[in-house]
Amino acid sequence: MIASQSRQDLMSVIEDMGYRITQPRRYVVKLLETKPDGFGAEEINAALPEVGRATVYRTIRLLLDIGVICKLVMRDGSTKYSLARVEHHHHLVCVRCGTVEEFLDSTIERLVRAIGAEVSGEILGHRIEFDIICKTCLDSAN
Amino acid sequence: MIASQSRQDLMSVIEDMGYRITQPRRYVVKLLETKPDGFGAEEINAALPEVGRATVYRTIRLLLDIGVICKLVMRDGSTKYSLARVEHHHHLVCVRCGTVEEFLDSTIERLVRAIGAEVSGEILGHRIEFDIICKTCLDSAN
DNA sequence: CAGTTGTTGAGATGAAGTCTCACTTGACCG
DNA sequence: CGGTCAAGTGAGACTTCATCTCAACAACTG
Repeated sequence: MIASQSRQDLMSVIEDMGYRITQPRRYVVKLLETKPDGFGAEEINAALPEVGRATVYRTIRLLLDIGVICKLVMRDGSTKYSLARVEHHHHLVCVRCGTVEEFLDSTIERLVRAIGAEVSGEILGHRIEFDIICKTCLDSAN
Repeated sequence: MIASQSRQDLMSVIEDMGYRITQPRRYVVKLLETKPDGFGAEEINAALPEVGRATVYRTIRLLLDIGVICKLVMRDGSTKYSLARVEHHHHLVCVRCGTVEEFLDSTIERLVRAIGAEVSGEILGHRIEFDIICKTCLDSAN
């Protein structure tokens, strides 16, 4: 259940997948589109008192299933989501401000594939995350 | 707060770091030493009714601080810990049986360092995890 | 052996997320 | 259009995992 594209209006992706266009979904999606740096579920919740908690979580799961956002479990166990621009990618997580950037490197991917040989067992997937201090935080620290 | 070595009796590491040797800590550590493939906090809890929940979590945090175990947040957000044999390493997580293996690859490390140049911002650390089906599970599937 | 202080356990509390179920609403149909 | 009905929603109970509180306890020190 993966939508082919992402940089299209999210609501129409939902529609195209055969789901209903509802008011709560509109609210959630509209808010998410203003969050290029990732967002947490409770944050969305708090910002949208007119939408029920369950619905926020359901909508997030829907978008996950469709593949237009991706789930990110932080080092501390908390969960964030971010709009998925690129299908397969990794993340740069700023430990100071929490911003999440996507990151793509073909060298890594090639290497990761090569490692399959070293590993006993079958590789299904991989996750790579970098903990960084982003440029903005570095600059503002001075 | 990182202990220099790990393949030494865990209790003595605790002692060396200046913490008290208590009965509950002994129980927890003794059990952990029988779990080379990772363990969850609640699992330890359930196995040790004679030790309070808070103490189990505290002891785990203590061992984390000391650096003799490492914390692993799974893709689904659940948390596991595993005895740290090697200081810096990554993980092979079997999606079927949950076993966690350590994994070390100098090529990755070199590459990861090289990537620092591509990234705007300061890299503090990285995590790499492979989701696999381990050999045991593969074999037993037939 | 007694004092000090680090540790502990029971249980309350908190954070994040899921579930239930009666009610509402969007989409399609005639 | 307005009716129908499955998809979707919301309030709030519930679960899970983890931390906090605080009085009681026990490990090391002198």
